Amino acid sequence: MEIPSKYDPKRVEEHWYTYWSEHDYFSSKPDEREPYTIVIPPPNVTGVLHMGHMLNNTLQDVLIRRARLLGKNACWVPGMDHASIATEAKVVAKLKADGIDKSKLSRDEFLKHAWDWTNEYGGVILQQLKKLGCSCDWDRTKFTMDDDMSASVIKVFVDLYNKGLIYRGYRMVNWDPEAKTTLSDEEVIYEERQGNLYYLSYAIEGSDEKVTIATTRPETILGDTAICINPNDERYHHLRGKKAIVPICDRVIPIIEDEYVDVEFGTGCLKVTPAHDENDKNLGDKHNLEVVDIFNDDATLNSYGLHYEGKDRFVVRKEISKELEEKGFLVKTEQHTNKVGTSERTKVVIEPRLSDQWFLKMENLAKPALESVFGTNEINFFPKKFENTYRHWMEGIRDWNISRQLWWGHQIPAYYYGDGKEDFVVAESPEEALELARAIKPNIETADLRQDRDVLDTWFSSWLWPISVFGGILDPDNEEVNYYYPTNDLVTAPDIIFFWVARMIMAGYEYRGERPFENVYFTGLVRDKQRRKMSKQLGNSPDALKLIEDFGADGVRVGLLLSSSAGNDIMFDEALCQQGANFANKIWNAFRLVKGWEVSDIPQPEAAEKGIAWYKAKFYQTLVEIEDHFSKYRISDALMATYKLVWDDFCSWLLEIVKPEYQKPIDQKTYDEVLGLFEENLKLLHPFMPFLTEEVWQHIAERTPEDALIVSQWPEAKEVDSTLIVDFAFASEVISGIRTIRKEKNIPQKDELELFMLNAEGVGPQMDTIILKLGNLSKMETIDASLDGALSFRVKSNEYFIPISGAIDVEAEIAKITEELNYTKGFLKSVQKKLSNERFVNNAPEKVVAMERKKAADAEAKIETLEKSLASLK
RNA sequence: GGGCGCUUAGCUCAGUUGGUUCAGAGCACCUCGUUUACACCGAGGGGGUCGGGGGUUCGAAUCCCUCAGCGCCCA
Repeated sequence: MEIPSKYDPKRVEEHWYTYWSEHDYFSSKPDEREPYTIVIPPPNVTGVLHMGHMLNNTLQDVLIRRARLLGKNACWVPGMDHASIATEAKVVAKLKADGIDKSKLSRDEFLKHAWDWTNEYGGVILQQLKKLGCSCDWDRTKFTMDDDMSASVIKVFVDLYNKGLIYRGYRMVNWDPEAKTTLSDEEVIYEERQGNLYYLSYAIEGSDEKVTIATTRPETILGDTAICINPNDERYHHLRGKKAIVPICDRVIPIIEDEYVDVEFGTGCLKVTPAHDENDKNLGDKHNLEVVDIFNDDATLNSYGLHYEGKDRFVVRKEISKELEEKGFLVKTEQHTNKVGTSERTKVVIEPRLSDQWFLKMENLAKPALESVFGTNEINFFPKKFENTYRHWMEGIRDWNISRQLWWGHQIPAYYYGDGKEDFVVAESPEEALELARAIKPNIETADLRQDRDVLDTWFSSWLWPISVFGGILDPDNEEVNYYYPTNDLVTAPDIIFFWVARMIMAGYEYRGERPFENVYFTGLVRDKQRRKMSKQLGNSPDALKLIEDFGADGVRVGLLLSSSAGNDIMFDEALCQQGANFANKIWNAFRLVKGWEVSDIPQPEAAEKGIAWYKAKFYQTLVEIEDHFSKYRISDALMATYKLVWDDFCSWLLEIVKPEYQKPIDQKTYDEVLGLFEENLKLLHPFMPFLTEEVWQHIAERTPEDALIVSQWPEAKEVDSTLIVDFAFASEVISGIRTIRKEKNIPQKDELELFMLNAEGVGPQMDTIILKLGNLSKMETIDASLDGALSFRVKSNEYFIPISGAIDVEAEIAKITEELNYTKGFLKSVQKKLSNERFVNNAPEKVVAMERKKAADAEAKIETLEKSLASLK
């Protein structure tokens, strides 16, 4: 069979993915083996595969495939998140495009549309992950809105409520006027915006006096209920106890005093709008101020906005500043930069707003979660620096606003039996709610109960993810959760450390009394070459599927991993994928070479035997390095070590050593051993490049399904004969020396050379056959004195001579040797200086001093060699 | 404003307890090569006073101080 010289990923990837799926290699059931579990960070149901997903899921697949090869019961649970805001926004937009207005629909009608949408468009991303090679247990695919997942969420809500941890509060929340819902603090992104600082003049009641305040939001003056001055600010003492008149609406408001006011900012005089600013709200509470909310829920002005009613806040800002100017209230405006909160989802400016919301008390939940990372070290973060971020947030944790004014999500299981704010019961079902309500109001009927309209924050379901995917909330003692929980590794991005990671840890301790995972690996953000974050707006994010198309899934996986040390952002460059694809091709061709050999019953050449012995040592030495990298989650280093092992050591050295002469056969023993080593290489490569390796593996031999690479065994560490490695390293320097001379003198590789050696190092002949072969030498001899009329090079204090026909350029040789001599002398001098320093000799550890002495001796020996050579040339 | 972190070759980054593995890797670059696996290749090569300054030490990329620049998180 003719094997093509180019590896073609398209031809093999789908084939092997189907093969793996059909043979159930991805599926996991509890058994006697040690479990290794990862739960996927569930992508949004609306999601489409982007670079971040590719990186994140490649890492998880590497870990899970390695665990599988290590003989563990590897279980990777996939799933999706219902993503209330994002999905609802998409559905609303889709309906709008179809000419349907959400506000005209009933809740049930809307939800039907949302489910239709989910069923039709949702979950594309899971199909895309298959293209990347992700070996998830697809039978376990979960969705946060599945019946059992929803039941888990409701059960937890009721439980936390009954524990007194959930309460209703009238609080200042972050209001997204576009999505018409609240956001948690974590969903608000602060951005610097250029704006104006408006200086407005307020009249003082019953006098001609005026007071000037500065504000960035002139439209909110209609909600002003006080002016505040600092009691220590003598400039305003004359205003004490007086009242001011708000321009335009002519409301009379008190002038209060509080040290909160920053004397330096603006005029040192603050307008207080308790309904629209958190700090003002605090002031208002302290001074019992009236609260005047001037906005509708879409941030247009309500009736308090007077003639601005119905207009948007930003329109009003422009218009009212004009009106204020015309009426003489505007003293001046200044340019001013301030931080404005925006919605993570809709990008609109957040409006601080007072409203009734549900909150979860966090203080006690946070304690064990903090302890697990800083006290007991039950949970480790990689890289460690994120532990600080985590601690900061956990120590200053605020109660979690868990209600959202949306329809798509888990509806809050609170049922109102009366009109009062507190006239509700909390229960898992309407039936239970009725029972509870009847204990208060005996005659009430189901129809009288009204469920809270809000849904829960999306994260209120995903914080249970590692437990709920195994049914551990509804049935806490089931076999699955007992077996798979706690999970092993979590791979996620640092931007959801608070949203998700911290909360999962809290839920883990609250509901299992145990950590949800042992290690958290934080990936970096994928950026472009110019360090810009990849985003749709910039259009700088490559099409993930196109990349797979162009470079193959293996190539893309390698490309992404090569540049992704843990926690560092990745400067993505397609060239990396090209490198990955090149590597795949290299392996493919190495396989073609080996497979193309004709085997014959001939004795094994010594070079091959030595080469194989050396490669085995190198392999197992590298294996230790690779294990070490994995243990520290240095995945890109593990890959690089594997890359160099395969490309440099296996392909460039070993295969060249064992390669038979042109059109000559290879001996059986070498052939078998090389193929065996090839297979060991494939195992190390498999987690990174699953498709290519399985393809080659299956080409090497006929395999039964049980013998597929994906379920083979990871190599076990073995004792390494390190002298082989040292000897080979020396030999490879000799070979390099020969190659350099060939290059300098333009001697083709096919011309044989002779090599003579002054063996000052006393190097043994172990690797001589390898030197003979790779140097293409006709002979190699040890001599006692320098050889005249030959080119020379040195390795340590050994000197090598190659006689060549034709004249030697003596001057050039002298110059070369003199340069080496000068360098070595300088080196010796610096070492001697160190050694003659008494304080060094007395203070440094003996080992270090001994090393320096050895350096000096080596240098002296080399100088002697060089001087002799020089003398013989002159 | 508070906290954390970063600055090493053209680029992306390693460099664990200060001491022959300490100035490294990959890519890129340069030179040569139509050698019988692979030009998606091979062989060879150049390139950094480890951000600046100061200090501790026999010895500093590594520890301390300081300045500059950059990034992230929080308010």
